[in-house]
Amino acid sequence: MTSYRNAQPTIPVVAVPASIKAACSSCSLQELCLPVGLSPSEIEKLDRIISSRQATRRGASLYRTGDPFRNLYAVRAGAFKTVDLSEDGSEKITGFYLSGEILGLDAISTDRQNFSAVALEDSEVCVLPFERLEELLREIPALQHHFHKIMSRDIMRDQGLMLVLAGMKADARLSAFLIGLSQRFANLGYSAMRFRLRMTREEIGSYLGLTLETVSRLFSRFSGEGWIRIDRREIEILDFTALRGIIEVRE
Amino acid sequence: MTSYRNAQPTIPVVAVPASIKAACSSCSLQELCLPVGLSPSEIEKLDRIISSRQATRRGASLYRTGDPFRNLYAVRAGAFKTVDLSEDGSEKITGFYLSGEILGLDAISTDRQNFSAVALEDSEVCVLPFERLEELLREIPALQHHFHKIMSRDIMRDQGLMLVLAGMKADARLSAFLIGLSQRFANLGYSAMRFRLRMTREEIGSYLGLTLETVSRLFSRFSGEGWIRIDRREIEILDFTALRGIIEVRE
DNA sequence: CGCACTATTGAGTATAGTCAACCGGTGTGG
DNA sequence: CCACACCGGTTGACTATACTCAATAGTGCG
Repeated sequence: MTSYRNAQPTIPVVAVPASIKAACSSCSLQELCLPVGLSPSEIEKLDRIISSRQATRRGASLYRTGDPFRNLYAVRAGAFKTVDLSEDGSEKITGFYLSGEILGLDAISTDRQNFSAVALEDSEVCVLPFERLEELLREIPALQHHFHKIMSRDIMRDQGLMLVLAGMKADARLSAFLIGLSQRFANLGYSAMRFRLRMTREEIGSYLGLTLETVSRLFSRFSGEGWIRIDRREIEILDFTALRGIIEVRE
Repeated sequence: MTSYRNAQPTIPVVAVPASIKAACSSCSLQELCLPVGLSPSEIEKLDRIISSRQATRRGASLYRTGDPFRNLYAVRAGAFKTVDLSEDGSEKITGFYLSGEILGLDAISTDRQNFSAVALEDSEVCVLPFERLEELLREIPALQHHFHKIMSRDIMRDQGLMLVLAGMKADARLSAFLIGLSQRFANLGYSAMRFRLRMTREEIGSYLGLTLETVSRLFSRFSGEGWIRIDRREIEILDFTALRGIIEVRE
């Protein structure tokens, strides 16, 4: 029986038996995740520091605001949202994370988790003990540089969202969101034109600074224009160019 | 005569003579910048890789969108804005940078500058060749960890702004902006209650997703409520608690 | 089967944007 | 040295966009 890392009574986190150890060398996300550009022997070293995999059920927290920071998490399967919970109970979503993306980078600066990570569906992550990762970065320049690129990409992405939030109207925000998701799914090898939203209208609204009603109305409008087809969370993009079009007219 | 690093005909960048080489060991920002927590001999090593200092006049660009990425820049004196210029000429501001803060972190991921950095006043930066910095990070664990903290802090800060932009009304946005600036000036050893805005109303508006008129009206309102006193760009915070108060009521 | 959750749609409203006039300071050229 | 233009800022009137409140319906789970 494996130990339940970080498990707290209220968090139904399911540990994966140690025998099914994480292994970058046999992972299909190799080319999207940390190991990008490493030699087999280097990937071997990376494998050795990844302590375990960890499953998180839909709706459960991988970590919570205030938890001490020790690990980064690479999403292996599923999807997460990170949420900022204020005292009064209202929650704001700061990000969505899909396979191959790294969770917890913001916590390095504070030594504690600043947000809570909640699984949007049954998910699994690889646990990366950060201290040991830093050691490895010192040994493997290619890994070091790639890690810096990953952090940098996070900064870029956040600044991109800032531009969207600060400069675009509701329809352009939603359009940018759909295009971004589409690209990320395409990167993962899924269809860019047809995918399943992992989140509710309310969660999209929270992320984009809109109300759920506005998101719903916009989906209806996009649908009416013939730009998308949408049925609950299944979405098909019919006119990519039109979607691109509305984000161009930023003022 | 020193060479003009990165200088392009249209960019009036002024190089500082090599004799006045950058030196962390004698810099007053030591405790805020890269050298935090390093031993004298380690700071010595850092000094050696900093190729030069570089002055940038008010309104001039330190770098521009599309420039190849080679260096990070630590602001030594003055202030910068980073701007995203769209084809039609409109510009959106993605960040403000004060002394001790690092410019260019977003470019690591793309190998090119994603934004342009423009000096808000006559300014000076230390030039940090990134390749050599990465080498040094491999040698000095304390520097490595601190660098990761700096990148992480950038991510945190961006996500904080996302929360502001996505979740707050105009008055709360401006209040959060003032409080943030106040803290940053306090960190630098300046007064937290009284400082000079380095940017125009339009630039603040661009950053916060508001129009310059709204920013102006809000300054007038805050002033009328007795929360601040403001004269052109000189601002004095009279009631910090009241300012904090309006950002609490986030829905 | 019923309840809770998610989503859609409508009606009225508030917040911030747009357009415009005006003011004061600064710098430039006749 | 003064006139003028320009820039940054303030304020007003009107308007549009997205929010709030509310009613209704479809889905899925216990």
